[in-house]
Amino acid sequence: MEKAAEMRYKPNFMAKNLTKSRSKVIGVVVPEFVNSFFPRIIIQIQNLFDSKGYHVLITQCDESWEAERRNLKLLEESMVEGILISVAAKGKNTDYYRELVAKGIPVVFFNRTDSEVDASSVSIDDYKWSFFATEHLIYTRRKLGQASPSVMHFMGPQDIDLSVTRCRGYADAVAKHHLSANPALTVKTDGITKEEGYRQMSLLVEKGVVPDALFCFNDQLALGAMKVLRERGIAVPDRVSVMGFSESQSALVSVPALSSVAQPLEELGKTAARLLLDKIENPAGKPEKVILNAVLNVRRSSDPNSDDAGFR
Amino acid sequence: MEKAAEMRYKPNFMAKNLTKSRSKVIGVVVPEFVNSFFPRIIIQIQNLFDSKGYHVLITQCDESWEAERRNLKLLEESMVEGILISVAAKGKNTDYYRELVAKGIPVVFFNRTDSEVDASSVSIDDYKWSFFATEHLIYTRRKLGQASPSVMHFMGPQDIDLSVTRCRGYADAVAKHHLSANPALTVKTDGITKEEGYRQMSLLVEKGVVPDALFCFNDQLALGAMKVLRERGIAVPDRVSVMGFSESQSALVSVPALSSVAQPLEELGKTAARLLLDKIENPAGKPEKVILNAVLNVRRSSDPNSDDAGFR
DNA sequence: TTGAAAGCGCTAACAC
DNA sequence: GTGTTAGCGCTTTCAA
Repeated sequence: MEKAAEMRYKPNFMAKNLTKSRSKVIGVVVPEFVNSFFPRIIIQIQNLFDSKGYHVLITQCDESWEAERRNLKLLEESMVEGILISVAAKGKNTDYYRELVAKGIPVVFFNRTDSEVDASSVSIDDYKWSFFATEHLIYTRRKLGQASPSVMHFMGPQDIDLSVTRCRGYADAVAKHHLSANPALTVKTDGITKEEGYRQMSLLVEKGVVPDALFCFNDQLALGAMKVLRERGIAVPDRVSVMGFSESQSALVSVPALSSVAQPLEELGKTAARLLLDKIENPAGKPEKVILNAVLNVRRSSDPNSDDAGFR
Repeated sequence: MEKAAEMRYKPNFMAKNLTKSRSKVIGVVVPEFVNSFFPRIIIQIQNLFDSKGYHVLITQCDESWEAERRNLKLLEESMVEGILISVAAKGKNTDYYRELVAKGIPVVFFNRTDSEVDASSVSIDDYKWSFFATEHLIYTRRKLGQASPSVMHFMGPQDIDLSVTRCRGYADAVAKHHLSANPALTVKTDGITKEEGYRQMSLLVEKGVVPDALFCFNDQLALGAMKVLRERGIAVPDRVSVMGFSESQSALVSVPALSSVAQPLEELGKTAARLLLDKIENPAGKPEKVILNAVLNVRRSSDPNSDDAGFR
């Protein structure tokens, strides 16, 4: 032992892994990591796995399902012991996920899940929170004296599962309150960036269509829309209430501060990591579907009576 | 070969790596990845290394040099073939970087470099751009009729090398224009978040100190400061010109849009990756220090005559 | 061209 | 407890 220390002996991970036929690596697949959303989750994942002696390989696919497939293949060939995935486009890789599960590779979905695959998952109830968010907009406009406010929705790309789910929440809330369910009130965006939000809202304003309230698939779309409104002198929230989703850093910086649904990112990450570890340690265990709580943060963009705190 | 395909033969990476004593993994060490800055660089790094059959292991240390050291150790023990690093705190791990270099592990610094280590690096000329940014503030205030504007600086934590460099750029620009070099004009912040910017500016306002211009180590500090000014009814840019650094997403969303120095993130990532690959393929090669160009994006936060485009 | 054997550095199983 | 040995799945070398 002394001699070993003296000679600066260091164990060889590859040899170690070879004999045990374990890689001690897990893979994470996310659709993007330019917004802070996924990084914040990933940090939690890393914390847990680092402490258990695992490495975390992170891949991102820029919302492309082909790139996602390549990433999965890469991870599989690297013999990761488990995969955490937030899917890029609904259904496109369902066959592959199933194949991985069938091969016995532990797979856990987080945030953007694929319900057609028999694997553990963790997310919030996007339907419910979209419903609540939409209702909040309706209540607010009514409090401002509008009995039948027009509420529009910027839906994300249709091949993102969540877009459809959140859109349902929106549509059902509108229906519940007997408001116009005109399909033209739902705008199917071509991306979920602030630039796309800007583009879509510009088109609307040019057509002379300005709703009383706008619920967006995410904050970026909402911020883009708000920019157009500001430039055109259309007051937010007095004339239009705006609401985002997945509270971003920018939501707190924008003026007015943007109302949004905040996911419990830390818990999301920790839970995802725990579920995967469970599956790795007990491959025969039943899949577990965890639904976490979220918070509807009302700020000035949706409600004139709300204070504009943002952050402190 | 037919039989192999038939039996779905897949090579075993660990065995392969064992014999060749190569891991085909490179490691990236960044101080944080919640802001989009590092993720955008990392995407480029991954693009190159993926195409060369390497995996990229990403670690972040939340600005802690102890955590950074742990990450480096982890990577070393994982036998990565090279390390790309943006350092957390000046000097704290210089000994370790040197040790790695001495051991023959290819190391390349990007963005936050350590000049005391004999390794390749890529960054912008932070001194120069801080100087330019400060001069821009001075020119702008003079155009507004102030012959001797007071220009403050929110410096980042002193143990971040860049803080010192950018502060020098600021100080020298102030000196060049014969303005007050009162040390009280430089505020040493305790972090680089918008919350810290908010805190520091609040303290100043409460002391009755409001400069004519403010140059911040990064956008987050600037955005925090701007929030205080807005809340206190102090007009930006009419009363105070504000300038950030490392153009963030929020810079484009804020009102007024925030002036900032934008680094060429894509080129930064590509160059860092290339330098590391060079070193891996040719370990005897001389270290190369690359300085890339940046852009000073003037927006309304600093200049009332600038349009408030932000993004489109 | 094809085949056999050694060895990468470790772990686990079996002896002593 | 301490020591020896086989073997993880591959690459490389040397022989046939």
